[in-house]
Amino acid sequence: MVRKLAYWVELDAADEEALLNLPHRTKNLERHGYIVREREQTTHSCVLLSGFAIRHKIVAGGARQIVAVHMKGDIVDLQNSFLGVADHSVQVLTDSEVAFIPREAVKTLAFERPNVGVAMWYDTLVDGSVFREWIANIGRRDAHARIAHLLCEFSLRLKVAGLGEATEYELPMTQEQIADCTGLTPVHVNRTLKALEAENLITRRTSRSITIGDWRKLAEAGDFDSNYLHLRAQEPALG
Amino acid sequence: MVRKLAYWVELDAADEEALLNLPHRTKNLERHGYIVREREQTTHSCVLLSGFAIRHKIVAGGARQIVAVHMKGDIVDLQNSFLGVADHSVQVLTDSEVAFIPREAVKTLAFERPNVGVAMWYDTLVDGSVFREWIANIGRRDAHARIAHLLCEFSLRLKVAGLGEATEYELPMTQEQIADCTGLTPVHVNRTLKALEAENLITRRTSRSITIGDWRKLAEAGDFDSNYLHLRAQEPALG
DNA sequence: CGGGAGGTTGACAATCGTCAATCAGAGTGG
DNA sequence: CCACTCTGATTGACGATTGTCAACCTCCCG
Repeated sequence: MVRKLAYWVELDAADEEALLNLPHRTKNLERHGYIVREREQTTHSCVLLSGFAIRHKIVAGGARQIVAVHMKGDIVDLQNSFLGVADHSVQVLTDSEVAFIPREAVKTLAFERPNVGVAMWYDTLVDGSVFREWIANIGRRDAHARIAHLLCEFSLRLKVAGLGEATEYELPMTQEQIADCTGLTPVHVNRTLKALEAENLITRRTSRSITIGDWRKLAEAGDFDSNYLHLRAQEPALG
Repeated sequence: MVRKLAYWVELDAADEEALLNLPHRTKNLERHGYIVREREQTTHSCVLLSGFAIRHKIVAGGARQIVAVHMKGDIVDLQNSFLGVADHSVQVLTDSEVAFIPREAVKTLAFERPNVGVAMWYDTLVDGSVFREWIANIGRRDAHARIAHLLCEFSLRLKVAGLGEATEYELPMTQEQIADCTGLTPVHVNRTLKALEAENLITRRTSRSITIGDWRKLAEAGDFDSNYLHLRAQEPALG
């Protein structure tokens, strides 16, 4: 669980032990439950043990923009917690299990065990890299490429999290949520998904299960290059 | 210079001393010079001593998306350098002075002096917060609000950097660059700036000097709330 | 004075949004 | 087992924000 950090940096047994011994409180949240709301004071970081979560902001007029999607093992709230006041909300998409860890304990551990500290820092930087790619995705790609890109990202991340295959997975979101990720409207997302299907880039058995027919073609359609995810393994060169 | 970090966290004399003693090499870059190019290996972090810089990504088709703008005192390349391979390019907008610091030296210092480490971490998180706001800005606001928002952000950040007043400053960018920040086209940026001027929200003596007539109204038009910048001082409640 | 970068403007096109209706599937209670 | 309901998916007609193309203008600088 907390060991996703080990993905980034070599951790020794003592490091892992220390991570597992962090004081924490586990909580089960129901679908649509909030982990933090924008403008709240924050005192805890948290780790998603199961389920999915999103970070979002509400703009004038009530529109919502999702700025990140998180899955099992992700450290969800380093961001907000160290800054004191949340600049965005975090909400779970599905019933989820979340571990809350006091901010001070995280900070102490980070500096007592440089390996852990580096891993957390690294994790934060990768988060930042994903944010940047999203800015580019939303700012400079059309709907077709935006959604193809998002589907590619999920494909790889779900696989790394052990939640699916690169070419087939359960999409954790509704079309409205995809719209909020991509800066589009649900209606347009629907049409675009249909278009991707018509081009045989993807297939949907149910509305949520995505099968990628030709990974490379979808990546090309989405101008997707996995570099920004800073994964150790390369993107699947498979058809 | 490097002391901008002191903005975030109390640093004692020894901390400051250590920062100033970091091994570094100063370099003068000409307008449009690159600090790093996407996909390059990175080994140094750097601090902008003077001038302006942007981070950007190029998407298929050659369009550019600017993901961040940096000014005097900003730590520009923690992001890329720790991840090994740059996921975006960094380019200076104007003739600039840049200090390069070996990545290892930064890492060592961060863990030897927790105050410094926390300050750097904090700085990284604030960067992330700005990224998130940009995602929301580009994804869910129309051109009018997007540009108003950007102008408000510059207003506060330039002021904090000691480069202008909240209500009057020199815009460091061309309209094309503003377009690349906001996911718009230069033509549309031009029209939108004219519109903002027509509403008396801003005045432009020259094409680059922005004067904000009524800060509050511009902030309202841009749905701007300075919370995401995590500044210690509040936004100017001035007219 | 010539060249170039950047700013301005107009006419037109297109991607994407809005509104609104309908449909499909899952869970619930009778 | 069958309404009933609710959420989410789908579709069509229409409108509008934003993009494209292209021309022209205005500085600034050597």
